[in-house]
Amino acid sequence: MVAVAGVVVVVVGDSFSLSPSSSSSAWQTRRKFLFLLDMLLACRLFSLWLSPTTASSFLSNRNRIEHQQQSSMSCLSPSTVFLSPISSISKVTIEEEWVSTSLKSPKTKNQLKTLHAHIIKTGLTRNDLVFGQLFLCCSISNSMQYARQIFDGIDDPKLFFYNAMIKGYSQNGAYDEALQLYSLMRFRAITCDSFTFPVVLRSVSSLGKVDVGKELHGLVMKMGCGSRVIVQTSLIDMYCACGLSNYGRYVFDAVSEKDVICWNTMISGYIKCGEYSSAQELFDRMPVRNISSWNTIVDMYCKRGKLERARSLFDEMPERDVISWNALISGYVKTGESEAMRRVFDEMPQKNVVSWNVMITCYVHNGHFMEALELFRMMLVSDVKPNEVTVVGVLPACAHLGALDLGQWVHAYIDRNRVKMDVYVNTALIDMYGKCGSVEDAKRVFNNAVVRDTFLCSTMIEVLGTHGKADEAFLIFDYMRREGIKPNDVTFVGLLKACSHVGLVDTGMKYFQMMNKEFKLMPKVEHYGCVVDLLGRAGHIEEAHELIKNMPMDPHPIVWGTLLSACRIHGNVKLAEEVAVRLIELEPHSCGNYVLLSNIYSKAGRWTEAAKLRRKMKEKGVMKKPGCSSIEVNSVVSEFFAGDRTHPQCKAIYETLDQIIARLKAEGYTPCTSSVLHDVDVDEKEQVLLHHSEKLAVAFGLISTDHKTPIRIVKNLRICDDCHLFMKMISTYYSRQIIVRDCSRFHHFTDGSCSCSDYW
DNA sequence: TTAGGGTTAG
Repeated sequence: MVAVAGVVVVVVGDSFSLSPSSSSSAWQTRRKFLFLLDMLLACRLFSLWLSPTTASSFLSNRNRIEHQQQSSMSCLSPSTVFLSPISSISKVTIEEEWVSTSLKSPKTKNQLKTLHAHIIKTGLTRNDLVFGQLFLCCSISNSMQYARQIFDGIDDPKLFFYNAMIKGYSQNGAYDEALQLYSLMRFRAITCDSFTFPVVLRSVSSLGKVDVGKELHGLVMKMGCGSRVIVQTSLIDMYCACGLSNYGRYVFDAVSEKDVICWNTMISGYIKCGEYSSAQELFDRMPVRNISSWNTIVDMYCKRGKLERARSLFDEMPERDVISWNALISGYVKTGESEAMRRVFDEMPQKNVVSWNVMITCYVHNGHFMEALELFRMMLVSDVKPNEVTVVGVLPACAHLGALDLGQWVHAYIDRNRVKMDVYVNTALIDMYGKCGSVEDAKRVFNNAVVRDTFLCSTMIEVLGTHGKADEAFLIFDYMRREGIKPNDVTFVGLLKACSHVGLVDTGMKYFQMMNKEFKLMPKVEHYGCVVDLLGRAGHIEEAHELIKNMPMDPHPIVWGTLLSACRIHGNVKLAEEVAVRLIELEPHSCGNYVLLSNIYSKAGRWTEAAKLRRKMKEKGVMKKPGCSSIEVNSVVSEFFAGDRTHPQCKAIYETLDQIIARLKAEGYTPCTSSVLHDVDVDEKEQVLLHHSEKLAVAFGLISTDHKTPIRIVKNLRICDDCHLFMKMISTYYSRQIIVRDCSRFHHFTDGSCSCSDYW
């Protein structure tokens, strides 16, 4: 209690006054009081949070400084040292140095509290610089809420604090908050200075609020800051970011002493506005260029896919840094020259986190997921630490491969290494968990996310819809409306898919109409595709057909394919033939259409037509896309094709599969050979069917995992009728949960039934 | 003043 009371004295003596004379409202007082209690607790805990390394470096630093001071004052006795006024100044200097050093690196919320408490305890609150550093430390720690709490506790904050807070908001991408605080500052009649304008203008640029920018321009002139090059440069940037390069140029031409940053900003501004020749012209006229000028212009050509020009400028550069190299790699990404890209990556003298990120993201975007993961593994053993952009690159690779173990490992890595959990990371995590079949984990990430935007919510809706949890998807949509999170076209694709998977025709139609009526979103071909699916699956095939005929845009082959699929489900051979003919005309080399029609013929027992179609496929050289199933066991992803015998445990897999088949046949399983396309006899058809890739994967899953672990399989095509039945039976007779992700949706098999209720 | 990131129809 004594220690606590001691702190109260310090605190009351500073700006956190609780005196009755304070003008704060009762609510504010209570809030400050609670805040103080928090602080007091943190003061008491001060000695507890230091990690052994931090503590020892603090102590050695302090000992070193104290030793130096004591040496310089060696003529004095120890007691004189601690009693003399000089010594008290020196003590503050020691604290100041230590606090300043500590505030330079990111901190957790508790560490921030403790540091803040220490600042209060040692009287450093009187030092504006330290307070400014504390705000900026909150900023780099992504804790602007905490900074605001401190800021709101200060009576009559000085301009310096406003500037630091606005800068912090801007650095954290909280541009709205930055502008709101700026408005509050103006409302309180605080006069701006030349430090205020650049940070406020940056927020204006990011939000594209040109009207606010123009007002600020007026104020700049009124305040007499209009001739300061930093402010003028910020104005140029603001105008160009808002698409007004001519205004930017007007300001630029009026700058009497242009520095290289001012030139670079105008060049970047032209590039932002798509005025590439003006950018090149200005670059040619530059009196002095720095490395950024070169990088900007090289990057411009890379982004436009003009690699030859970019490469010649790159070769011409007087010096290069890692940014120059990264720009070149990105250029090769853009043109799709992956070998050249890899060559540049391998030969660059020094790689940083961006170099790795560009490479990983490029592999993922081009569908080379295994290569992306391999590169990530290489990065982990290199001297470059992955960051939030890296994980956003890697997680989709895990998602596509259905590699849950690996995805979970990445999630744990994020937690362990305090990788910034921003809205991009959370979206990628939700998507990964969803695509890997772990909808509960996806929901957990959603619930814990601090920021929820349109992308994050749309991803959650998509995940729930794909897993057949339409009701929960609708709840997320309701949440978006309540919170004012604007849905976009992708949100509605997710909602329509959710309806389609469970056959909620009326609800789906309601969302389809709501798009335009309530949210002014014009339905795209994707939405029409979803509605065709919604109607077609539910058996309203004619309505679906009518919708295609009356669509305001040309129907994409996918839309016809959707109708064909509906014809297969409902055995509508007549319409299927008509649709397939049209489709085969549109996409003569796409195997899926032939396969679907052939399956429809086979199911209807029209073997002659099926054989004729197969001949046509042969003549046209159309190859059936091989079915491929992947399964992850102990973080290793194994891929299987039908009849595949390349797996190291091939013998055991086939033996297990034979045993499963025998057991299931004894329980009444009869292979459904009508879904086999090949022109072979029934026995052979059965052989083909029984060695489908997902059956091999499930056999491998059964022998490699314990009985409590769900077996997760990812299939590149739609699961066939026979495999669907097979999985249901395994889930009963082997008491195993099986989760299959096919190219359209998830199937959770438990106790003999599937989450799709055979509606797929 | 210069480089890298998330959701989508069969």
